[in-house]
Amino acid sequence: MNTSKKILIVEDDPNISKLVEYNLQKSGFKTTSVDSGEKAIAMLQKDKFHLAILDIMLPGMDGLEICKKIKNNKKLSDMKILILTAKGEEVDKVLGFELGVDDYVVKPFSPRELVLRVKAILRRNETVKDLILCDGIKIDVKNHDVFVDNKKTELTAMEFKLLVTLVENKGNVQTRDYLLEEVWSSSSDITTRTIDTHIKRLRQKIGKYGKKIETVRSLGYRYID
Amino acid sequence: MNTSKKILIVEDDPNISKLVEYNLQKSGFKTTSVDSGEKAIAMLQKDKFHLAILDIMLPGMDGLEICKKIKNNKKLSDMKILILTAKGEEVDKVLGFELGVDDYVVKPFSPRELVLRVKAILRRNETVKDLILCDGIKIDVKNHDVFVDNKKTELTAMEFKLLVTLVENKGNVQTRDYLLEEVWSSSSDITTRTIDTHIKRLRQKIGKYGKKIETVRSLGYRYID
DNA sequence: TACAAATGTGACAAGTATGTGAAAAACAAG
DNA sequence: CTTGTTTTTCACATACTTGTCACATTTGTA
Repeated sequence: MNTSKKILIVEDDPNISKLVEYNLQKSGFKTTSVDSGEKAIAMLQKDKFHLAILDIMLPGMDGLEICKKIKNNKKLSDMKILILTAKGEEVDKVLGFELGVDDYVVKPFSPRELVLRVKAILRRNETVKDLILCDGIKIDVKNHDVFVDNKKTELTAMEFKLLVTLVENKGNVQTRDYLLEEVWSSSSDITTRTIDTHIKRLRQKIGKYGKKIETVRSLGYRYID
Repeated sequence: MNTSKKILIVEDDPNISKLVEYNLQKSGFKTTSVDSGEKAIAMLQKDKFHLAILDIMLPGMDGLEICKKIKNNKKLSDMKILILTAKGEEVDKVLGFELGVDDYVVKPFSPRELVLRVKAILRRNETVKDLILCDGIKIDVKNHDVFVDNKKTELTAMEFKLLVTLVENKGNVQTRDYLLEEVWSSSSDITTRTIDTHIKRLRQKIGKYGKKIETVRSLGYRYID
């Protein structure tokens, strides 16, 4: 169907990981599986994956810890995460979602369901470019680098996502609601004023191009085409 | 903020349907709810909805059957569908996805998540720019941009709504009462003279086309065809 | 023509959205 | 725990919108 995506499975029960691998491969995904958090981190540094399927219950570093590490790592934070959780671990679920997890599946699960969820997650943003050029701004999406008039500019994670969202939709107004969902994880509840603050700082940091981020009163913001 | 979308809720548990209705209405959606598939079908023939939220487990015609009927009906097939499903009904989920369902939410769900998913679904289709062209006036509805003879003209939120309403009904008189409902949310108690003030400001801003907004004495206003 | 009702218009006050700096909170690293 | 960074919140400033009013002008009618 499409360029096959790479999926990392972190699961200590070999029966489950084999089942999952088999079904994902049947659907055309490339899979790798490891049985501990430590190995997962090591693997993630070696190779790039589009999605990680994390078991919550793991010996040593558990799924949530891995998740945190991933989300806090600039180079990994755009990787998708699907959590596997045993019935009754609802607290974990909640925690998981707040960490920016994309979906979760409760064990025991049907392989078909898992595959569908994986497809759904990966479909969400398929058109991710690696390099975005816009006016004098160059964005290296993969490496989270931003250059303004060829001068490297340090942006924080939020500022980066915000800029990418604005620039990718150049010319179109992004409503606050949309930005909240796209830039901040949908499950967080944030004062919409937070957006304004970030816009302000982003404008500052991109210098003269700050003027190209336009306020559309009562609607949202847009990067002028 | 936006033209409010209509949502049909098909759910036999009144607790859930009330919860859902309450939260969606709070977010500005218009909701109708019915407790059976038969009533849903009847309702869909009477009125147009943008999204249907279907419970899978229903007495009589179940959610999937409704879904099938909708997707097979040309007039309805572009309506979006969100499925509500209880845990463990995985087969249903799968079937649902193959039927062209846009998203599903597993019970028990958080109202907030549901609302966010609904917003996300309804936003997907809005990527198509809808432009209104009328004389030398070009209106980019999505971006709230107005060009008069290709020159960008800044309109406030109210002026924008007013212009769109007038131009969309070009040739037909819009009574003050109608404008109050359409442009101002009907509930507000506003002097009708407020309309006149806004008409005046709008006329000024659209320059020579201001003359095309005609006063129909003792009735209302119209944009001349 | 005179009159009353409806509408046009400019000014203003109240309301609302956004900009901005700084403090507080959350977070990561040491 | 402490430190430094990022993120969020808050409070205040500012700029823009909106509704209302008073008065001017127009319109229809007698």
